[in-house]
Amino acid sequence: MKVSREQVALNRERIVETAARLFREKGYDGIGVADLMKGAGLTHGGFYGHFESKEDLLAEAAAHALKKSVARWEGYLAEDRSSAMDKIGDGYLTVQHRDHPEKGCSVTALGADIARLGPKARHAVTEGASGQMAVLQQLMPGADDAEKRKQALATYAAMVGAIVLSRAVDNEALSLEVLQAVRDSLPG
Amino acid sequence: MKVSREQVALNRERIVETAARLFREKGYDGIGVADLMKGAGLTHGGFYGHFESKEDLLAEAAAHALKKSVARWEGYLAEDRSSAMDKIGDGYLTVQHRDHPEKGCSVTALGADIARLGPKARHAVTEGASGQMAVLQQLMPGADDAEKRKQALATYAAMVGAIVLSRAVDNEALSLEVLQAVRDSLPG
DNA sequence: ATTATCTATAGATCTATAGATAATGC
DNA sequence: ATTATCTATAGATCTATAGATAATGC
Repeated sequence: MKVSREQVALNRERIVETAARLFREKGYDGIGVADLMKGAGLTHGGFYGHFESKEDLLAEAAAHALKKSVARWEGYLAEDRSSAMDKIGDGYLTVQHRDHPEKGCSVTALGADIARLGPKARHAVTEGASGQMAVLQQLMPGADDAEKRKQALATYAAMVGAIVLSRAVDNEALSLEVLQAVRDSLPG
Repeated sequence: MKVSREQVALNRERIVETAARLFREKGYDGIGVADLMKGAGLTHGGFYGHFESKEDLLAEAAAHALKKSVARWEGYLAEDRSSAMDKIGDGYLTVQHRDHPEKGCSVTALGADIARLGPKARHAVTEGASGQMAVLQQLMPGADDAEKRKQALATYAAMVGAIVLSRAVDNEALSLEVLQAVRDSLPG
């Protein structure tokens, strides 16, 4: 049942992508290694050939998902600076993002879990958040770089908090109001 | 081994308070019923005489913790309006809060878990967040109530996001910077 | 007699490992 | 011959329940 070197790499990639989806959907403790492997079309015994541990996989999955997200924001910025902030808001502060954590920001879906895990997972978040904030910084109205950076950090925190809150409350009107309030507080 | 009616009520309260602490520290799936009961000085078989399920206890624990927090903020407001915003910032946007989730805001520690749970737990968050935001609203500089409310929601989101982010990142300087940026963005 | 808590356990998970299998790649 | 994946399982959890125990409160 051995597969080619190339297929091994594809399998690994599929495990990481499946994990990125399922961890965000169900939380770190909400999905087991066996089900992650089943989701990738493999049996769970094979897992430990690819990764040292479940936590190791979370770190890779979070890094993978955050890199994609940072690249998307950087694309908006490179493409058209004047509309980038709007596009970021369209992608982040919406019902679509709120209702699909499995495709959304890893900080909002896994932040509290990652805060309890080891350095590898926390480093992935640090890199991802830094990347997002670096893009935001270039879109802030502040007079100098220090001011822009401060605005970018506060803005990113508000965006993260808005999604966490909008998902946790049991009141659709309040949930939408939170998303809209932060949306309207963005510069531009 | 039966205990008095009064002792039963005390035991129940101790279970709720222990749960509020341990759930915030370890996450909903990070602590089991047996250890929660052990933390309260009881055996785990007795749990189901007090609560329908583990999820039921989380809902009570979150409601309990959030009510205490709302009451504290309301106390600041009643005591001295002009210093209330500072006191809220001192209690929320600090290293002390970041490093002690077990005593901190339930939205930041359990928001993502609660988003996946039933209506009872989510209702507790809705009540708690609404209470916090009602206090904030009275401290916002907006011209009218609608504007103040919008500012209060955006401010609360930023505070929640700042704590989630500051806990998840693996970089002390960045973590402090996030807390400070949101702190400095508060009105007053 | 009632009932809060206890011990014990059912049944279903969980992570991780050991050893078998079978296809790749020298 | 090497090695990626497989089956099978160890050992430790988990939530929830059943029935025993013993103190309260009629």
